[in-house]
Amino acid sequence: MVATSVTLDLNLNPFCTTLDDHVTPVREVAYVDDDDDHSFEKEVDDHTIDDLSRESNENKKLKEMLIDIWDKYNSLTTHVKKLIQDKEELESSPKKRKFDETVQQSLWKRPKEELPISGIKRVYVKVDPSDKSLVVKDGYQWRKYGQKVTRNNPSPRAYYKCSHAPLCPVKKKVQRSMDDDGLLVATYEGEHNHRSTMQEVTYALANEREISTSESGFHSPKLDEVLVEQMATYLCKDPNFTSQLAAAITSKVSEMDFFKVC
DNA sequence: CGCTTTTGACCGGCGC
DNA sequence: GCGCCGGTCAAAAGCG
Repeated sequence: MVATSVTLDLNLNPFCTTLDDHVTPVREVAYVDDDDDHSFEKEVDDHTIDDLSRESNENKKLKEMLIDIWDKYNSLTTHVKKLIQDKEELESSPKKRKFDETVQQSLWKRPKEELPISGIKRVYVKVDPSDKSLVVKDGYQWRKYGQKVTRNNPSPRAYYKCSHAPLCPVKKKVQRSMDDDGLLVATYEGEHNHRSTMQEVTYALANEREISTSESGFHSPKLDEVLVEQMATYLCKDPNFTSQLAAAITSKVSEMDFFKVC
């Protein structure tokens, strides 16, 4: 049976925008060994070359699969958003539309001219229906300041302020969807005037890495460890990530068992 | 001890 | 003026 190797690139660069960047294998690390200057001149036998080219092919296939999955994910997301939007438009009678406009205008008790509608964003998040917490993970830190049961929805609505308040004016409301228990609706008002927690970590470490690299000519493997630890800590707090990781591992194990049988 | 969450009270807008 | 409703406040409780 052929040993498979999987490269888990966690997208550590928040500024990378293309999928190609996203799935590019982690860059190589150069080590200097003063005691043995000839360590790079070791003979490489044919088996090693075969192994390397096989793994390279597998990596290429995995990369193609990732690109395919990413495309499908994007098109599905767009489709779901469109369906939800269509449904909302259909359901809102003229009376309800008027009510919604009133709510939008009275949001945060500010005059309309100070509250551009474009500053209000609505985000739908799929969660476990049995999970009754009104928490939407978006990379920012929030402080809950209220909870209310509203007239049109038996599920309570939670009110959050950005933990950087009053420096950051962003607020959000989170409420379970009336139609779907497994759907949380988060309404954001305003724009953050600071980075998210995730961006802070990656930006700080990227700076640290840059300084270290420019000083020594090489970057320290220790920095990679720190970075990976930070990322792991962050991602492990995300139940979606952990469940999807578990599913991916299960799938991979089943796949390997299948090859064993073959 | 400091920060966050909970929860009842309070406020202001709106319709009748 | 009154009641309803969404949004906010603030004291108490919880937690690390």
